[in-house]
Amino acid sequence: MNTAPIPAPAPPPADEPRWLTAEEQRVWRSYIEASTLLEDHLDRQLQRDAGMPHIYYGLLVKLAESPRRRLRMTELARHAKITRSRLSHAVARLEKNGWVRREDCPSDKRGQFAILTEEGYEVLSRTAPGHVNAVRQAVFDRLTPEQQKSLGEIMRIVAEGLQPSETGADLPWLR
Amino acid sequence: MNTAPIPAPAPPPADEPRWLTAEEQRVWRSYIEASTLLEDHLDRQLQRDAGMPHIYYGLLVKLAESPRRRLRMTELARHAKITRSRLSHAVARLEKNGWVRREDCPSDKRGQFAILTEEGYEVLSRTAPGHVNAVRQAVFDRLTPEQQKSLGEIMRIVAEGLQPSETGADLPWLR
DNA sequence: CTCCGTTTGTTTAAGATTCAAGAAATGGAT
DNA sequence: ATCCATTTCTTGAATCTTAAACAAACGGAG
Repeated sequence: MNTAPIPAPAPPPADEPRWLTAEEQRVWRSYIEASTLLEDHLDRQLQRDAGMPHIYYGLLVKLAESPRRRLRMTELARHAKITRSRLSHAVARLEKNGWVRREDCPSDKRGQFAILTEEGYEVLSRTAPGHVNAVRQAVFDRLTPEQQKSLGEIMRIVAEGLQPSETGADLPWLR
Repeated sequence: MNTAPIPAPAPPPADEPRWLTAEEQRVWRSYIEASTLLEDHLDRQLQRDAGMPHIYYGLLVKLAESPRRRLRMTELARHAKITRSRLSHAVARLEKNGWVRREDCPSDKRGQFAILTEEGYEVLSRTAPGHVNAVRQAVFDRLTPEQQKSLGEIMRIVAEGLQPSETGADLPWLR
């Protein structure tokens, strides 16, 4: 491919940074503004109604969805897309609240399970409707079905590209 | 409207929370994952290459784009979608780095200008190409033109809905 | 002019996140 | 069996963010 004798339509980028076009800049600004506002909005909503930031709430949700309401620390971190360090601190806090407890992993002495407590489950049940409502109001109620679908595809692609988990391809073995 | 004798297709929601459908959940999860990973990725990139987190970088950009490279604190906060408190702390730090300085507003003794210094401008020039590159690589290079356009529209809508600046409509005056 | 609700910006303390470092266990390879 | 690179998870310090409280200046109503 690309062997046809078509003259390059633009000079080779050389060292010039490829700046964003005006339109790309607008898109990017919109993304930054929306994600900043949204994160902020949901953090505030959950801090007020559930006494925890959005990401902590997400951790409880992951646990609630898991078999036996438990997950190894590393797994939970992977699901939630955060570092283990951050998770350690977060779970320490959630433990202090009585919403999560830890348990040793029998098969691997290094391992720890984070387990959603009954209390944690109740906080979740009590606050989930309000949170869903906030998400709906901020996002889904404002978008057409096509836009929702599009958003899903786009974000899936972006997330995919940033996963540390290169699934086999282009592993830099031997360089 | 809605006076036609069509039987309601679904029972009135009563108090039942309107949960997200399975598809909506997938979209929402993708959004959360992508935005978490992206924010993290850019924070790391800029911390490494420019010695500041993404949002601080954004503040310098806003200043650079402004007439006389300055902005009142409140204006800057509004542009960047952050609280004045957060901005106060951020500018204090940027000032310590020599990238921003403050100046009193002559016409309003309460006011302060945040001003991009020459040094700040240089940091920006030096690090902008790498940052643009990171954004491109993570987002624009992976999306079709249609998806880029769609992303812009969607985020514009979401941001719009979260702006504190309700432009006139439905102000709850007298209640 | 004075009063008083609002706006502007900062400060403090508490909480959250990052980064680097490190302890403990694992699982091969020798 | 022993070595050792890797994985798992935690810790402490520095940094960043939030929430609430505050002082100072503003500006319109009376």
